[in-house]
Amino acid sequence: MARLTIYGRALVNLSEDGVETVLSRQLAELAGVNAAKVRRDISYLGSHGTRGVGYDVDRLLREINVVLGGGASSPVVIVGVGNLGRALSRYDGFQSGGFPIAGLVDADPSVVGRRIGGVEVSHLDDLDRLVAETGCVVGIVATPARAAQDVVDRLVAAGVRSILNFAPALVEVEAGVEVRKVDLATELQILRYYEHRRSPAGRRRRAAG
Amino acid sequence: MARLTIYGRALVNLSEDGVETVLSRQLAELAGVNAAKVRRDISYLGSHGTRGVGYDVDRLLREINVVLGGGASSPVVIVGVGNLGRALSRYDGFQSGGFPIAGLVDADPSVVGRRIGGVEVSHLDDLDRLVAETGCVVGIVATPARAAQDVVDRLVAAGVRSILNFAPALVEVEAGVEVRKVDLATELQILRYYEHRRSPAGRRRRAAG
DNA sequence: ACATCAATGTGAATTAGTGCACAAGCGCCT
DNA sequence: AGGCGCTTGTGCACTAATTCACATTGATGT
Repeated sequence: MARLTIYGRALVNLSEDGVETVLSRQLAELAGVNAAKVRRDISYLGSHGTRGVGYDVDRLLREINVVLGGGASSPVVIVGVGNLGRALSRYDGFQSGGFPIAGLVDADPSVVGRRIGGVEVSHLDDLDRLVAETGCVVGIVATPARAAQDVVDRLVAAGVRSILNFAPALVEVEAGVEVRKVDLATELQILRYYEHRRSPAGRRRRAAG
Repeated sequence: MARLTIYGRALVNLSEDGVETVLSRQLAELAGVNAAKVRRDISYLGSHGTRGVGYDVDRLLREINVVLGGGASSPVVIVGVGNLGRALSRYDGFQSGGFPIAGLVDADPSVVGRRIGGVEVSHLDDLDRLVAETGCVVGIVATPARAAQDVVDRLVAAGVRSILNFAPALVEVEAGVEVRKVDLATELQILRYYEHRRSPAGRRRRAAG
């Protein structure tokens, strides 16, 4: 569940603030969800709070981290060093989140060899070797839509089983490979949809048509 | 619905390929969903396909664009010119998606005045003026978590009603303001969760514990 | 003109998700 | 020790989402 990561973040903050115990109600407030949902989510962990008292912040955080595969560092390889790829490779949230950028890859020979954010760009054909050498477990696809499926196939062939896809394209993978999609264009369009829905212009157009 | 944007993209591709008619089954395949769902989604548009034939690609595309507020250009302002903000401001997907970057804003005086991707960075205190002058309708929050709520409040005060939040923080807004969250850290952690679930190491640890 | 075919649009069934409400359990106070 | 107050864990009802399955309807060919 995506909500577990939200709880985790809230718990980290609480822990840093020296809070030792948290109620489902408080955690719900922090996560922006219903308290019953928090309790049910946590109950799936097999964890146990203390009735009448709440949850031990550090213990709960530890249990969530175990489920989420917490401590481990998971090196990532970014495929596609175009506009978005470069942007992502300069973003240090990967590093600080425990996802160090182990490699950059592109199909364009003119960018291969260049260094971005301290990492040299390899050629797409060297993906297998790069993944094997660096032990990458996560692939990030930041290519144009038309290249996405090919890149994903190559990543899977190289042994990567977790993929974050920024390309605005649907990709197919064999069972056992997990793909998550981050689609900025879609997010923006949805915002525009609400904008449009609110604006009188939209209604006027309908009335006039 | 987020799916409408997916259909829209698929339809654009079909239209460019010269396809004139599409079946719900084909569109479902392209969008990775169930055919009945496609038909129900489309039926909400009030649109009508032709029984026995399918949907007219261009007509359907036009109807979806109308609902999504298609043609319009929606200038955006990016708040926070740190690592992620710079990354986003260099990404040309905004421009090409009809979301030109009308302004960059930061609270740090040392970056104010600098130009990034051809746009000058303004100070956070000038947000009101900037929004008013450029007619921004979308705000993009790329600040650290702790600053997010304040920035969102300022955006709302300046009249922005659509916000895309990249900060790993939950923000509260009054009714009528739409906030969407893009959370890279969460996406990566979810990938790690599946990774962890697959890996024998996780099971071994549990068995040993 | 009419029968036939094919795919839509949608009622109904199913499934997943959410939230209420309360019994069960734990700590604290007397 | 025993009762009280508070919060968890969860049965149950309710809502939303998905999917099935088929009657409906437009196009097409004879």
